[in-house]
Amino acid sequence: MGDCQTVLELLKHTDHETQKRALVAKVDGKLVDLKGCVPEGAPVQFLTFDDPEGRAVYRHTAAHVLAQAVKRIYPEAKLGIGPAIEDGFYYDFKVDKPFSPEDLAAIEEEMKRIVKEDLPIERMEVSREEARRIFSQRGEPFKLELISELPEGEPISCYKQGEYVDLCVGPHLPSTSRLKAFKLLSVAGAYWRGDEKNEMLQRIYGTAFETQTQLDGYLFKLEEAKRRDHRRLGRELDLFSMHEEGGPGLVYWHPNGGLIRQLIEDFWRAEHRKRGYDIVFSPHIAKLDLWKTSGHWDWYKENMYSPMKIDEVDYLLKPMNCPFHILMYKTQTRSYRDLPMRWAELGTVYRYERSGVLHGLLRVRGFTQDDAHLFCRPDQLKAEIEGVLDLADYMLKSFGFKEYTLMLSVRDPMNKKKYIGNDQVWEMAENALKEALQAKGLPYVVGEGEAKFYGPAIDITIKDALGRGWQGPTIQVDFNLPERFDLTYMGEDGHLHRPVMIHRTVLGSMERFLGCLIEHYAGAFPVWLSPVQAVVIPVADRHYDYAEELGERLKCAGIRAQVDTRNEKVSFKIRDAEVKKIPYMLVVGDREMNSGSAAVRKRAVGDTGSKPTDEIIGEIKREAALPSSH
RNA sequence: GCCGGCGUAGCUCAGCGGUAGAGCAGGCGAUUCGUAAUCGCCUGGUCAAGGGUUCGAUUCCCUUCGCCGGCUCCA
Repeated sequence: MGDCQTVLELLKHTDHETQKRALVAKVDGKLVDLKGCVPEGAPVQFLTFDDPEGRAVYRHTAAHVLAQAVKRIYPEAKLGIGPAIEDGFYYDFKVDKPFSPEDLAAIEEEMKRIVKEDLPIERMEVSREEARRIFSQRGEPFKLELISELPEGEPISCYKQGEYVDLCVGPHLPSTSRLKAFKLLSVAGAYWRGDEKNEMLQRIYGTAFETQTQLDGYLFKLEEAKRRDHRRLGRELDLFSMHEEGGPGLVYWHPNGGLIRQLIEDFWRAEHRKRGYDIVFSPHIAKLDLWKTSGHWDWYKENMYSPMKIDEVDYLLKPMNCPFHILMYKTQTRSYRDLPMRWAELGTVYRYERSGVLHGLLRVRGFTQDDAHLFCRPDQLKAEIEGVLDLADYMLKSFGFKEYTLMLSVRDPMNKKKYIGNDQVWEMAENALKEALQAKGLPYVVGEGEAKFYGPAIDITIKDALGRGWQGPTIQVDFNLPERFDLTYMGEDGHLHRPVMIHRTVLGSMERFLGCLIEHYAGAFPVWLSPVQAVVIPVADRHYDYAEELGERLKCAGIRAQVDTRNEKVSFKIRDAEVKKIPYMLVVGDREMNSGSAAVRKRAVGDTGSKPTDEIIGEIKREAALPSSH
């Protein structure tokens, strides 16, 4: 170190704004503390809270301050890890008694004290032995475990603020006083290193922002998100329910939700027929032996319900549809000319999900997959995958999901025992998916250990109101089940060949998709999906006949309309329709009755004035068209 | 499944050792009204279930079930 130039010195030559807001620097592409060194002539970039990396450093320091506060109040607490995450940070602790929400308030107070103390944050680079000495002296077993796994030969960095020292690569803010606005949000149990075989630590979640205004804005956003929660909207809009008496994770679709689901399914079916799919139906149960052949009994048992005896034979409720489609495939000798065959089914499956993971419609035990199995020749595989990617993209965009993330889910290289089939077949399948992604130029991440037991997949994640990701569409390439069921087709060469299977969904499941859709639209569905598209609101009862007549005309034109003849004021009915998120409110009084018109009020927009009824019907019909015709 | 929190009327919630209360919703009546809540009356609860402590439990303790936030796991 010694004679090097520090980032802080360089910072002095910048403008006031940068000096005030810089949190960390990027030197030669590497993040460096403001107190760190800059080699002669190296390019330096100052990062603020506006940069994702700057934000992460800020919140990482907040996590350290949290840990320091916890150690002050609970000296016997053992430190786990404490990174910055999207929208905040957390820190894991081993404590004798879990933290209560009241404890959080006290910890937050202590954090404020630490900020006020303006403790300088210092980086120390130490040898492995020195690091061991520091953390065994401080009684931090988890830190020692981490040290023992750090690569040999490289210096180990620690950060120190006041009496607190943490093992950390950094970088960090120069002083605790740089933290301005933060809040602890929740406590939760979390397994050490994310492994349920390890002991459970207590995790404190928090968030931090550059200003109190930003923090308040974020907290407000969280509140807003709660208002879009599909569980709440599902009840308010009378879409669905779930029942303690009926069992957890099982959904009951009410008329409104049922209608939306049916509209989506109709749209889905029509689009599949257009794209060369055939629609099939299969049963809900099958003999245990079938599930042994498919491999489910051995590889998927934890997710399946116990057998039921029928005439002394064991049957299982289906967790997947694939074996059924395979049986149908085998009813004829297939020719290479028949392929590809694309068989789609809205197939209802039942899976055992551990009780703690259930979540409204987004994680349930009985659900309907918009499933399909494509049987094709190996030379058709790539084109078929691309076709499915196109369809998935089209479906998601049709419902307004513009952003989603793609993951190439492959085997866990450390644990190949979890999957059926040999390496060669898996490589072929993975490559086919990878090539299709590359041909489409789609960005993706690789998820090791995310593959299904019978094959790798491209998994598409859509988000709920709180930004939590849920796996929706999935495209899986499978060489294994065709092998296990000895599927064949007669080739051009007169010999039997093995087809390849693609398992896929393009929405995911009706339950999960609708759950996300409700939150996506905050319950205000586009006109084509609104259970009630227009409500006619007569001003007084002398307008009832005219209102009923208008209602009939709307219905004849194929518009889902209601007439609100309740003995209430206009403003009451308007409010009611707005709360129910009905897109069109047609107010009719003397003026409208005498001119054959209605006053059009649009949801969330307000009164748009009177128009002749023919014009109104045309407008609503145009807006109610399916997404495919836009 | 694990950690923590919660469970009172259909919904949102108050109450808390002496056997329950509000608003909304629902029913009845009045009001005939012009763009987000007209007024009045009424109905509605084995306080999640089971067990324990107590003279007495919705309230305290235990168990079970369910829900919520995470972890782990997946459409």
